[in-house]
Amino acid sequence: MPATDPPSPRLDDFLCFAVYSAGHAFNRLYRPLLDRLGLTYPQYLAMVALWEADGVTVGDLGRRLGLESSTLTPLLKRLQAMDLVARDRDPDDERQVRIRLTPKGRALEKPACAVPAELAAASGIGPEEYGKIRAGLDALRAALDRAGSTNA
Amino acid sequence: MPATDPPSPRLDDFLCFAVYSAGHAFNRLYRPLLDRLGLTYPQYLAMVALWEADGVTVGDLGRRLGLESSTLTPLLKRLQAMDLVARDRDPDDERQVRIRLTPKGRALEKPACAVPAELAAASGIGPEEYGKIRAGLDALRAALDRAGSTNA
DNA sequence: TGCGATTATATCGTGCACGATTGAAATGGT
DNA sequence: ACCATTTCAATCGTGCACGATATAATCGCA
Repeated sequence: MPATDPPSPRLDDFLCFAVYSAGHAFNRLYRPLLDRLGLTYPQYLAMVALWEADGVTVGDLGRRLGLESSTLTPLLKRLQAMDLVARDRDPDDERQVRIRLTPKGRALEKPACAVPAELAAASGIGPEEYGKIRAGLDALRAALDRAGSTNA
Repeated sequence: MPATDPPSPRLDDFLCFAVYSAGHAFNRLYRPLLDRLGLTYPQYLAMVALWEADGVTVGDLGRRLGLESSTLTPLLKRLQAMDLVARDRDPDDERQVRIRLTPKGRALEKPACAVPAELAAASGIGPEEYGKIRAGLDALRAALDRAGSTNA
């Protein structure tokens, strides 16, 4: 094989495939735990972000979660339909929609708190290993985002 | 706050959120590179799996990629419509459908080979760091899968 | 040989995820 | 004061991703 031809990539060598698979595994594991709260996985992540910072705009929440408004708006409408959040135009700038937790949405925080610990216990990953993987992924994600904006 | 109440989880502490975000970042970065091949990201991963092992069954490919047949069948039909694969029932066991690469599908491997290296170069992640993150994710995914089958 | 159990794939319905596009609001320059 | 540009969220169309279910094929036992 000519030296200029790279060897065919193996799926197992792909960092992106490892991320892809781990993402699906998390989803599958979270699902039954979140079913009890009546939330899907992306809805749960959105709620966690809102428990941290109530009253943010759709744009702020999008940046926080790394999601486009085309994904967020339908998701937030479903949360609104479940009476977990309220969506209102900001009177100061009507282009912006602010997302506020309802009493029901706030009340969900307490039972939701147990979910990550429950999952961590089930997975058997120690906190040290957990922190190392997360730090590596955060660095990876930052590098990928930089690469994306350089090429843009 | 009572000692029995865990503190509210912060999104940044979530390993699952780091995986979720990194997955989206990979998708965004791959997309323009894969557009040139006419493939989506999941289609690309399926093709990589098939370049490694042609003629596998849908079930084998599903296990390989960690995907259900409800996801794979429509994806493979799209690849078939693009004349990249052929789908045929196995004559020895007609429950099984075998996926074979077409000449056009095989020919796509060479230009596709450059994609991961191109992306690695753009991301600035070194091979040592890359390998460490991937090994950690593989261990994580295995742990999550074990947790899933224990609870099932 | 027949039938119940199991296996493999496919379909259906629903929830994301994003690029392209649209509509409305705000901003800044002339 | 007006208008072009920019900003923000929403809509549209398409491609996944999965649980539930259906259909067809195979297997093993009586």
